[in-house]
This record gives sequence, C-alpha cells and structure tokens, in this order.
Amino acid sequence: MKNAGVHHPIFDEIADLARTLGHAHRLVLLRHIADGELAVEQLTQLSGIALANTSQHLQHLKRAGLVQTRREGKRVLYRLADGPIENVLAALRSLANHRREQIRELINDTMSRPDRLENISREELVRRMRNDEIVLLDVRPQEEYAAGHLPGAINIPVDELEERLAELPREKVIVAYCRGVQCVLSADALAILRARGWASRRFEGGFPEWLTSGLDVDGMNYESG
Amino acid sequence: MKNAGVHHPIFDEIADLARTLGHAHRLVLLRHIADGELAVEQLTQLSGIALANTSQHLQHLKRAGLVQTRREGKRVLYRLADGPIENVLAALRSLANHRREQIRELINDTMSRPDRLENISREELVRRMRNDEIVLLDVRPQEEYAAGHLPGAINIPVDELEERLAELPREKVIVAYCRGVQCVLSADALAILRARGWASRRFEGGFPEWLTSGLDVDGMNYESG
DNA sequence: CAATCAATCAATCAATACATTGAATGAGAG
DNA sequence: CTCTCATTCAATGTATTGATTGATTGATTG
Repeated sequence: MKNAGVHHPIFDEIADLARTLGHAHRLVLLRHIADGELAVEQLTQLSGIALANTSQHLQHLKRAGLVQTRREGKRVLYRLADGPIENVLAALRSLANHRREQIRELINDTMSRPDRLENISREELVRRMRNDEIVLLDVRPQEEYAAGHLPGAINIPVDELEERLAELPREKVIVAYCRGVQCVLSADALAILRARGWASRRFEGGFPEWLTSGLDVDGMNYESG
Repeated sequence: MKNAGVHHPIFDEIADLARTLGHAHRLVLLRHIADGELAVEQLTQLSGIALANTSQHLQHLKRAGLVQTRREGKRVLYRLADGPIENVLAALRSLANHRREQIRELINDTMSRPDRLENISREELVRRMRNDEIVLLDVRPQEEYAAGHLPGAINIPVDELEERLAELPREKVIVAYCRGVQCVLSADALAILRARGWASRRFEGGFPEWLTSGLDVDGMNYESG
C-alpha cells in the first residue's frame, strides 16, 4: 500500500533545485553573479549579507550546481554554471509577476466599487445629520449655494477647497455634495479631502435629490417654496 | 551598515514560490493536477501520500497561488491556477536534466579511462593464471585460435559469445583477449560480458604480446616453435 | 617565517518545515 | 436529525534550515 507513492527520483532533484532557489539571499547572489564573476567579499558588499553567511549560501548554490568557482590569488571567484539557469529564474520571475498582478487586480476589484463606502444614501445622511455626526460640504459655486442648499451645509467651491481646508473640522465626517449624479465636483472634492486624511463621503444625489425628496432646504429661493 | 542589503521585495516573492516547489510531494501533486482537476483523495491514491499530508501540501500550493479549488458535493477539486506555472516546471525540469547529464558525463570521464580496471597487464595475468583465479577467453575466429592461443584459453568468437555465455563460469574473472591493441574484438566481448554481469577484464596486448614475451602457447603451429 | 587578507569551517541557537495523529467541520444520504 | 464521507484543522515531535560567532585554512606580502 505504501509503494504506490514511489515516484521518479527526478522529483527529488527538481525539489532540491527549487529549494536552493527558495531563499531571497541566494536569489540576490545569483542575480549579481549572473552579471559576471565576482569574489565573495564583493558579493557581501553588493548584497549586504554578512560574510560567513554569504559564503554559506554560495556553497549551497555550488552544491546545487548553479555556480562554479575559480581561485585567483587569495580570492575565490564565483560565476554562473552553464545550463538553463537563467531560464528558470526568468520563468520564476514571470510567474511571480503574474501573481502580483492578480493580487493587484483583486485590490482594484474591491477599490473599483468603493461606492458603498464612498457614497452615502439619503437615508443615512438624514439620520446622521440629526445626530450631528457629519458636516455637510457644498462644493458648488457660491451662486448656486446662495440659491439654495442643504440645511447647515458649508459652501466651499471645489477650486477653493485646497486653501480653505482649515475651515473644516477634523473630528467629524465630511459629506460633500454638488449638482447630482452626473456632476463630478463632489467626487473631486473627495479626492482632495481623502488625500489630506479627512474622513469624507459623498452624497451622490446632490442638491437635486434632496429637493425632489421634499426635504427642507436653506437659501433664499426655497425659503417658502 | 545593514541597509546595504535592502533588495527588491520581488526576491522574497520569488523565493516563496521556489520554496513552494521545493518539495517532491508538492511537485508530484502539481504534476497530477496539471493533467486535470482532481479531488484530494484521488491525489492521495495517485501519489501515495498520506491523506492529511496531501491536504496540507495542497493548501501550501493554494496559498502560493499555484492551484485553485472548487467544491463539488463533498469533494474538493484542485486544479492548476492560471499563469506560467508549467513554464516554471518545465524550466526546472530542464535544468535538472542538464545537471543530471553533467553528472553522467563526469561518471563517464572516470569510466572512459577504466583502462586500469579493464585492462590487465601481462604480469598480473600470468600471476593470476598460476593461481587459477581467472578464465582466459579467446574471442578470435576459431581458425586463429587453432593456430595458437594462450595456455588454457577457451575459444568463443565474439559473434557467438551471446549464445554461448553458459560455457563461462560465473565464479571466476574472465580475461578476454584477441589480436592485440589495435583489435577491438576483446573490447566488444567485455561490453557483452559486463552487461550480463560477469566480472571480466581484457588482456589488451592479446596473442601477439604473449608471443613476443616468449611465453608458452597452446596450439599446433607453435608447439615446437 | 610572521603578518595579513580572503574565504571557509565548526558549533550553536532560534525559527521553520514536515509527518503523523486524532479531533472538527461541511456536505449529503437515509 | 443522525450517520457517513471527504476534507481540513490543531497539536505534537522531529528534522532542517539559516544566522551568528569565533576558529581555521590557503595564499600572499614583507
């Protein structure tokens, strides 16, 4: 029952090779050696690995047949052995890159619908306004703000935002809004706020959604409309 | 002084990958998975690795992003992840083969002058003939044998050797000889004998050297010459 | 030959990796 | 809901691996 697993010894040999490549120090050393014959001490300087440690890793590489040595005076020069060594390294590098890209894509997937965290619904907005948990930021031009805005909203047009950040409290969540879904002003504002470290969200519907919901507004034209 | 060795983190990632490939069991599992989706237990049977152990190695492969899983009923099916995984395996295999060939060549180097062990000097030959330690084998054509041969030699022409091996004792060392240094008959005979497991050597000088040394010969023409 | 330099060896310790065992989970089947 | 099957988890003991230190070898220089 045990002999089912008697596999070709080539697997052991490949595993040995792979294990030899399975240490960053050895990869770094190989990388340098690949550029030309180098003595041990030069390698320690290039790699920053302690002398004795470098020597040990080099011997490991040598045992595995990946490098060869030659003595010149008191120094021992290491060079790449022949054989398709660089192919293996290239293949590994390529696979690592592939993997890294996939991870990057995964991150982007969760970043490309940050809408849930970025956007705030009207319901949540109203609720948190009542609890005084947020600060409303109207980023439309001053004229539009004057014509009507959400209750208690501060007006800082996007192009002035950078210079007037000091007017915003750090301890509350900033909710930016503008003319509505097709308007990018509040999105731009968010980029600025988040870059500066503010906790900030966006009311995507903006002033129009607020209006059509029949909620109270501040501002002259709507005072009694 | 320590920061000289701050290398690109890609080396760590590659090292992780390589270390993942650095175990024969995982290579075997990968090998099977590469042929198509397989459940854990099927893999244990194909590989002969204990169940829990198989599972652990599979998870290792999964963590490294080399395989992916899918549940089907109670079974979990493992398949190769995408990316240039097989390239890496092929490159490693090729490097291992290269290395193996080089080792084979090294062995051949020490085998290609096995003359010391293969050839027997006239002195040693005579001594061991006296001690009855060897069997002399004349591989020349029967006519030449009849015309004269070393004392006690058996005659089996090379082209009959394969069929007549039974005539040779297994417990003694066979010493083959033929027409001399430039004659390959005895070398061919040796190849056959050794392939069949006989302890055998070659008297390279052959019949001519024996003659010129003035030693006794058997056979008509030389009985009194 | 003593002194020096480059590299390796040897010994030690901490950290990891593997195999094995038995328990725990998850999914169907009765 | 219990039972079984496939797989995973958790815990344990052992073996390897890697880093560090200090001693040692080999070759060169004065």
